[in-house]
Amino acid sequence: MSHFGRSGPPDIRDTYSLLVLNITFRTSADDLFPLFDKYGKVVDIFIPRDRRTGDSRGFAFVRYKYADEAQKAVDKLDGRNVDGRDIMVQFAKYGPNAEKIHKGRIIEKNPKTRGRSRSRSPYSRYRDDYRDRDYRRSRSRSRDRYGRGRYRGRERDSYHRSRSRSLSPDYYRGRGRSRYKVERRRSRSRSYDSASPQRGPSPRRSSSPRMTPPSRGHSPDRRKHDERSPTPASDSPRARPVDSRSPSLHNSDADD
DNA sequence: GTTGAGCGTT
Repeated sequence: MSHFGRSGPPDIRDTYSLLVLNITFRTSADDLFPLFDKYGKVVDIFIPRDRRTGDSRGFAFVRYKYADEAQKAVDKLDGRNVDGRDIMVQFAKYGPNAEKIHKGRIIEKNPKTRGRSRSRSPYSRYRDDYRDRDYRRSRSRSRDRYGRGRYRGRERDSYHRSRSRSLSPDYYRGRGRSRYKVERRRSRSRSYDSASPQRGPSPRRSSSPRMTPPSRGHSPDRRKHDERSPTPASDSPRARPVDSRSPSLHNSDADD
């Protein structure tokens, strides 16, 4: 009971991993467990989610203890309607470390870090994965939603959006962890409410959303006068900005 | 509140 979504994989010595695709973004491991456990001994279920938003990516990894059971689950649960959508169950092709996997079972060591995994620390690996995996794909969200024809020009408008990426206020929408343990099954029903959606991070001082004001008529060297600094924050010590909110970063579901 | 190709966890 030391690692439940906090440490790496428990044990994948002789376990077979199944990849479940096409699942809904609201489907959790708890919903897939009774489905996969009926066809075999499910060791563990893992659903990768985004680091920034925390939402499920739409696929899960079901780890079986035997291959015959996994194969049966693939044949039975493959195409099954879950949560209103048909899922696709298939054997995992790559392992957590990008190892070669055959029928969900690891048959080869790390092909990529073959001979160099000794110099690299286990922690450095995650750092590379983040910008090589998460930041690479644009999350199918803002793809067709916003007309892309607007950017048909050049990267000219690309550097304009150097603005700080808006971080979603709701990091974790109160959704349970994507990790499910058979032994850890609790009778308590998952409560989606009581998440205190304290949304409203809009500060009082609304800075100009437009970084390129049409003040083109003004010359940049005109500020030679006693013009006030563009940074009123440090201008008047009296008007102190009250942006130092309580940095309460308590994780409610950390010890749960 | 939205989305939908794919391969994973401190």
